[in-house]
Amino acid sequence: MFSDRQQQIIDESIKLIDTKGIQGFTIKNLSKKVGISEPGIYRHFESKFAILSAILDSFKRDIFENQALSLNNANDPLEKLKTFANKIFEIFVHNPALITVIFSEEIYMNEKQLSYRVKEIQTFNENLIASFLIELRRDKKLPDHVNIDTFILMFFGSIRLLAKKWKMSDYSFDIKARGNELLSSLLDIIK
Amino acid sequence: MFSDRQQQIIDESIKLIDTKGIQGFTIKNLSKKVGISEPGIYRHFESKFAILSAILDSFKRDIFENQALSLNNANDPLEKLKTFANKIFEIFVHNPALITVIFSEEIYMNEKQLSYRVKEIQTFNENLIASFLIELRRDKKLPDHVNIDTFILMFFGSIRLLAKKWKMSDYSFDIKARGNELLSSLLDIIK
Amino acid sequence: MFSDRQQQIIDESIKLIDTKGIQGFTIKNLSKKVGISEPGIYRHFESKFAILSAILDSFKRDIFENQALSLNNANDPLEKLKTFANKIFEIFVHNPALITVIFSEEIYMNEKQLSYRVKEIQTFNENLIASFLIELRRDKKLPDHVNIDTFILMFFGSIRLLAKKWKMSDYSFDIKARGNELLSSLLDIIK
Amino acid sequence: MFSDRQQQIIDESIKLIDTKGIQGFTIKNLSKKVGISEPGIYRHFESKFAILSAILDSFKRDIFENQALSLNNANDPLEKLKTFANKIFEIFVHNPALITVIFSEEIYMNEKQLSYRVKEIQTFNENLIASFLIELRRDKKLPDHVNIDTFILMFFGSIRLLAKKWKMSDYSFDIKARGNELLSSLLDIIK
DNA sequence: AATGAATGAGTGTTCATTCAT
DNA sequence: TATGAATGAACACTCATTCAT
Repeated sequence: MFSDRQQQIIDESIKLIDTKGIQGFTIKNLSKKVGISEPGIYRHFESKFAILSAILDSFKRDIFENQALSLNNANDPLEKLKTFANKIFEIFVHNPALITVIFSEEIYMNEKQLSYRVKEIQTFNENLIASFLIELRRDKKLPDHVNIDTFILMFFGSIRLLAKKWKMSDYSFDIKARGNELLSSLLDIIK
Repeated sequence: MFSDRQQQIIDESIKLIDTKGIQGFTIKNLSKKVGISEPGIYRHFESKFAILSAILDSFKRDIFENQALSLNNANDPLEKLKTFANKIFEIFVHNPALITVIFSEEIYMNEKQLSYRVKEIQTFNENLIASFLIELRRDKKLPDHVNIDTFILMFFGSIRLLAKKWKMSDYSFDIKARGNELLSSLLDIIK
Repeated sequence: MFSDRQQQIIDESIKLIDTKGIQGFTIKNLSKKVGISEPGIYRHFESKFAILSAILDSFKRDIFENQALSLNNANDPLEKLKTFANKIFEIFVHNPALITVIFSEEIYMNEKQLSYRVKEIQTFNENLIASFLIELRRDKKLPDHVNIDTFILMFFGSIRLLAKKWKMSDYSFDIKARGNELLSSLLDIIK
Repeated sequence: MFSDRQQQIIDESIKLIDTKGIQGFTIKNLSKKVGISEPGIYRHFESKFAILSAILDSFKRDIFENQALSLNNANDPLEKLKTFANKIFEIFVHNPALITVIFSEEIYMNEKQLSYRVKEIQTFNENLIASFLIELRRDKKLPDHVNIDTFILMFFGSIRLLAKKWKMSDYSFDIKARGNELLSSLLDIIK
């Protein structure tokens, strides 16, 4: 899919955005990190936009592949929910820089095509969680007072905030452990 | 505190950041909105940094003043929690552009002094909510299984996400109504 | 119409195009000639395109003003023809660099708006000459075998070529004298 | 003389200059048209300059060969003049892109060696026409009032302008027919 | 004969900021 | 209080060309 150099550019771009923000994501900075000249970048991506685009594509692919797996291997909706959250925490542990890049909608705000794609990924994830809850409701296992949309808000909202706090604390706590505490509190709500 | 011109500059800056992102927050754009020349801006603020700084100060003052009020007028911790959340929704309805500016930590990421201040505001708010919950626990009104930190994560996480979704939907729903639904679900957790 | 600086930029641009061609007409070269920094140019023109545009406007105005005069002061069409040609030679003597800029349609070929304007000026001039000849024909003073369009081709074609040769010879001959010889040969055709 | 690839590169270069101007004549654009990579171009020409040079050589050869023919097959100078003009119109019909490339002295202006060659071709052609007229004069067949240099100016000037107009009109008229009208008007002058 | 990868120099343009008025 | 003019540094990107394969 991507050549080694392209993957390197993607990786360095993510790190750059993570540490210096979009404003620090310049071709000059990027080329320095990659270790080639500025025009050299353009051999591998035709524009800055294309790099941003590739970052999203690559994240999207990760998410989709992951979910395909988790859906196959579990039957209990609650189990699937857990797997989903854990996968996300794992992605973050593995590539913490992604947190900034994925949760900062505003990075992409100047490019409609990109912000549309971010929204698409979000919607996909939300629909996935919704499908688990709908399954539960159908099986009469979801308390009546739980509103699905509200739960989704709490689910993704708290995961996002946890991830941001983890990053802002310089990764000073174990996000998987804290994530599991959070997850069990979230599950309490729907049990 | 701020002259009329200064307040105008702050307001237009917030709107600019909201609509065009940090990348669109340039002195040229700002001066166009304010209706004065570029050097004119520098009569009122000594740098772009100072404007960002003033935005945070002004928000901080709002928050502090608001909370001082809400703390005085209610005794029941749950009541205080509700008042707090409602105040926030009201601020957003009144000045939606603030959502971007306050929740996008990365706007300030390049300036340690500023990102420190954002953190300060967040910590203040979190401590406030924590104090309500501690009060409840002291009075044996908080279920044992509720972890205060986790609740705070869910509280602020879901409020943030709700606000972002409101903005991304072009303010197409009634955030106060949706906010109250969310609030009652949150209160369910601690009752 | 144009500030002193703007006029200076226009003049230096014409000279630059004349001596180095479009490829040498860069903001860097221009700023060097004008004696300010590159961004300084942009205080006075919002883009390179705008400079090219101003050159054409300024030439167009010259032409139109000139013709207004010549039309008023002469009655005989042949006289008007002479006046027209002489005005053109005078413009060239006064600002030889204009020759390249006006006769090199290809300078503007990348910008439809500009090439349209060049065409407009050409058509205006051709129509003017045509009107003189039509007047002659109406008065039965134009030989039957003279085709107006063909004459216009010979008129402007030879003037253009004379101007180019003058420039290519480094202005080594008296263009007004050679121009008058040419003019009388051209007049022979229609007498 | 030129390999197939070289001729292909020359042809595509001419087309490129014709449609996009010198500014569009880049190795990247050229390699795209030719269908090989950018470094591939350098297998066949050692530089961009060499390509421009080859274009002129190739045109020069055409002209010289053509004239050798026309000189041999006719004896009457007027006939030779007609043949010459017709050959030119034929070349244009056959390869209209040449018009831009041959008549835009400024393409070569940055390279003395090239602009010298353009001048050489022009001088050759002018001398040829001059020789026809001198022959006529010798035979007392040229009216006294006709100045040879002036006629040459009108001859090449109007042909050039006709060709440019043809191109600018998107080849919307029959240049051979219009050319013959022009030619007969030109011949009228010297008869 | 061809190319993928690379680059130094340069392109037009924007940035936050300064200075003289 | 305001601005027109200016700039050094940076921006994304393109240029003709080279080199290893």
